[in-house]
Parts: sequence; C-alpha cells; structure tokens
Amino acid sequence: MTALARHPAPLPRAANPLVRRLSALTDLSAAEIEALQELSATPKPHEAQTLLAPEGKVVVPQVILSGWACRQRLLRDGRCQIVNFLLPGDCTNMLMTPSLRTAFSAVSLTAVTTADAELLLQNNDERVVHPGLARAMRLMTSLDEYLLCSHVVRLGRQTAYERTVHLLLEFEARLDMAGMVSGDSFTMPLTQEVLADALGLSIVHLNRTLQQIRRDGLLELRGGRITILRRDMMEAVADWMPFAPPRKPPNARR
Amino acid sequence: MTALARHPAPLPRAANPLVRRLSALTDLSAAEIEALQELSATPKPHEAQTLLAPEGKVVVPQVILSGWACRQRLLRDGRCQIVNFLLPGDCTNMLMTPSLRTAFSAVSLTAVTTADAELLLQNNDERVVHPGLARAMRLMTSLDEYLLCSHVVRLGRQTAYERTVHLLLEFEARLDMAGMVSGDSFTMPLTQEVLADALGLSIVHLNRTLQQIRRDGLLELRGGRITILRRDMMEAVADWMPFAPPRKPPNARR
DNA sequence: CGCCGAATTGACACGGTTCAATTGAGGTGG
DNA sequence: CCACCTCAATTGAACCGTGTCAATTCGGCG
Repeated sequence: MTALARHPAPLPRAANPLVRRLSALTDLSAAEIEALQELSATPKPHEAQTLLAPEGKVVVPQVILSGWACRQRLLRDGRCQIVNFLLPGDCTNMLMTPSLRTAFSAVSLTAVTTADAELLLQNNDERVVHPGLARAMRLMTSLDEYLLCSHVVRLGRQTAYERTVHLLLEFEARLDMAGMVSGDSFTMPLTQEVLADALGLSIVHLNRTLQQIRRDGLLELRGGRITILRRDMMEAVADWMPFAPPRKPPNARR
Repeated sequence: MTALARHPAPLPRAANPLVRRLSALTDLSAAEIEALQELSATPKPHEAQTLLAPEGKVVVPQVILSGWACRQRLLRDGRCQIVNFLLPGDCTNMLMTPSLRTAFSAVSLTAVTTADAELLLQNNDERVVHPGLARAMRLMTSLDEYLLCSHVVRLGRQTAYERTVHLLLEFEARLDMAGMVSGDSFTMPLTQEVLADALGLSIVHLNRTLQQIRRDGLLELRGGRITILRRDMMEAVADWMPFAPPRKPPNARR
C-alpha cells in the first residue's frame, strides 16, 4: 500500500483539515465547503495547557482548527484521566449540561486554534441551510460515541501493550480523516505523561510499553513522529476495528 | 434523610419509570406524559441474555420500559467489556452507524420490555409536536455522555474498591430518577460476572472487593437487594459527583 | 433429594506501580 | 559557542494490586 493509494485526489482547495474531516464523513456541497473555509479564516489561538472553556466565561461550542486538545477529569487526589482527545475537525463544548462541564474540562495539549461552531449546530431545523453539514455533525456525534466506547474497552479489558497500540492506531485513523497523515507516519506531539493519563497507566510503565512496541518492530517513534511499520500486526494485537472506511476509492485501505 | 424526603409527591399516575425518568430531566406537559403512557401500553418482551438488535433485522430505536440491559464488546479471545448499562427509561439503537452497530451489541441482562422510541426522536423539527420530550431527549443524550465519561475515569484511574462503589452509586442515582429506589435500597439483579465485566475486573477480585465493601459497613447486599448504609463515606471513597440534582424540592438530597 | 449456576475461598503468578536516580534533548543567557 | 537550566525520557529495584487456576460452598429450583 503506497501513500498515494491512501490519499487519492486531494479535495479542491483542501489542505484544510476541517473540510477534509467533515468531507470524510459525508459529501458536502460547494457552498458548505465554502462556509467551512470562512469559518477557518478567523482562527482563535490558545496556548498549550490552557482551558478551552474557562470558568466564568460564556461557554461557546468550538471546533478545533489546529493542534491537539483533550477533555479530562482531575480526581481530588491528583490522579488525572483523559476521557477523549480533540483533533482538528473535532468539536467541544457542544451539549454541555452543568454536570458535564464541571466534571470534565477541555484543555489544550499543544498550541491550538479554534473557531466558533455555531454554524455546525444549526441542524435542529427542518429547512436547514446546510443539510450536508447537519448530516456530517450527526455522523461526527456517532463517531465520538464510538471512540468513547472503544476507550472504555481499552481501559477495561486490554493490557498495557494492547491499549497503547490501539490508541496509536486510533490517532492515525483520525488524523488520516483530516488529511494529516503522510504515508504511514504522523506527528506525535504528546508527552508520555499525557499518553499515560489517557491510557490509565503510570508514566514508567507506558515508557516501557512503548519501548517494547518499538523493539517488536511494530512502529518507529523518533523526533515527535510516529511511523507505522507493521499495520497488520498492530491491528491484530489491538483487536482493531476500522470505524470509517475511506470513501474514495472505497477499498484503498486494507 | 428519610425515604419520603427523597420521593416527594409522586407524579400524577406515575408508577411508570419512563415517565418518572424523563420528568426528572425536564418538565413535561400533560399531553407528553399521556404520549409516554401510550408508549408504555404495548411493551415488547425480551428474554434475559438476548440481543436487543439481532443481526439481519431492521434496527429500530428502542426505549427500555423494564429490566436491565447493556451494550458490550466481545473481544476475539473471549474477553468481554460492558460499556454502559440500559435501565428503564434509557434508549438504545439511536444513532447507530455501521461501526457502532457491529462493534457493540445491546444485550438484555434480565427479562426486559421495550417500546418503539420513534416518538422520542422527533426533535429535528422546528415545530415539534412535543417540545418537552425533545428537550428531555437532548438532556438524556448529554447524561449518557456524562455516564460514559465517568466510566472511562473509573476504569482508567480508580482502584477496584473505588470503582465498584462508584458504579453502585451510579445505579442508585439512575434508578432513583426512574422512581425505582425505596429508601436507600434497590434491587440488584446482576451477577458478579456481569459487574466484573463492566468494571474491568476478574470475578474473583470483584467478589473480594464486594466483601470488603460490606465488611467496611458501606452497604448491605442480601437477596439481590442493595442497601446503602453510609452514603457519605461511599461518595467520598468514589470521588462521586452528583449528576442530576432532584428537581423538587431542589435540596432534598444531601 | 439432587442438580446447577452463582458465590466464595486459598495459593500462587504476574502485570503494573512506586520511588528514586540518571540520561537525554531543547532552549537561553553569558 | 559553550555552560547551564529545565523538562521529558529512561532505567533499576522493590512492592502490591489484581489475575489465574482450581476447588468448595451456597442457594434456588425441579
């Protein structure tokens, strides 16, 4: 499988991850793509390690344009669990009841830019302006739920080795949807501490697990970049199920 | 805190868990309550241990009227992880993309009755027939997400003891919303194997953990019934956060 | 009474954590 | 350009929470 095979014809003017991401879910009209481009024109910057929904301020639904973020829960004694990651094209602060907002906070892990996602929420209307975007948002919600459920399975029933491999496969698949994978490699800006907090492991053990995975020749990890070397073996180890087969060509992967 | 304090005036004609459950989320009109009663009038029975969305059949959104169910993932080697529980008033088969449907299956854990939930899905319309139901469904979705995130935290960062206590508190809170808690006790129809599969523990260890919790006097577990003895201590141990404070009176609990 | 699944117990092995120290790499100022 | 600082990554060793295996008891039901 070559890099070209997995990245067919690039979309019209889309180095834009948001556009790629939503287009990977469903077909969008030219007008809808245009609207997304506009949305991306005025990015709101956030430094690394900052709250994306600071207390006291009005909570506005946001879509990630660039960078990595997450939602996490801090336990009273300092333990931290990351419940999900937010990559370019993902949304946060959508349906936030008070309990969700107070228990889990959205935090940027790298420098991040976001945009107001009001546009994407206008799908409760019969005569929607952008039916394709509404469709994409429904699919995105469903995908988010799928990812959350997968995270539960990882944490509940997989070994450190298995769940680490599984998470990295998830990253690759999600970044691929946003057009952020080249060949079989992608940037990995997360520290091992962050990965450990997501995987429910200690830093030390995550470190040893990563080394083992590399020693086994499954992947390469150098200079903040991950290269997948043996996809088949990784998928077998992690009991991986693909969640969004590439749409064109429909059989490019696997 | 007496039983009466936590269960103020019963709703008009509501021994009906579905009505209680949705009413606990938001105010419903008399017509909406009527519609829910009608829905409950023709329950569809399912035996214990059966798929709620059998392969091959058309997948129809369902709301649980009675009994306990769950959604789970079976790994290739036989390991099983329960991702969430479905109690009376909960819905399943809602937004099911192919990946969600194939990876996770809804299974009844006890005898269960369900009803067609189409009615509850008609919230994508500007002039909704039942705005209260639409509101309730949005809140329900948000609550489901909250519960899923909490499950991630339990599995990722809490000890066996903590996560067991936390799950039991969740059961009590959710059953209370459906009017299925009397005093501080409720029925617990799940086997220890099921609990273990939800909590990511071995049966043996779950058994020992439950014994420890009982020995510590936090709760009583006899004849398929759980009685909460020291709520404060349980909440402290589990780092519990209430997710839906009772609505009337607003300060009945705690 | 006898059966069967669920609950319980004991002994042992192992995956993962903890604590503490060391190495490595990127960035900054002298 | 190097010394220095800081944070991330790495290593070692001891400890312990949890899993595994195998056997026994309990409890409901025919």
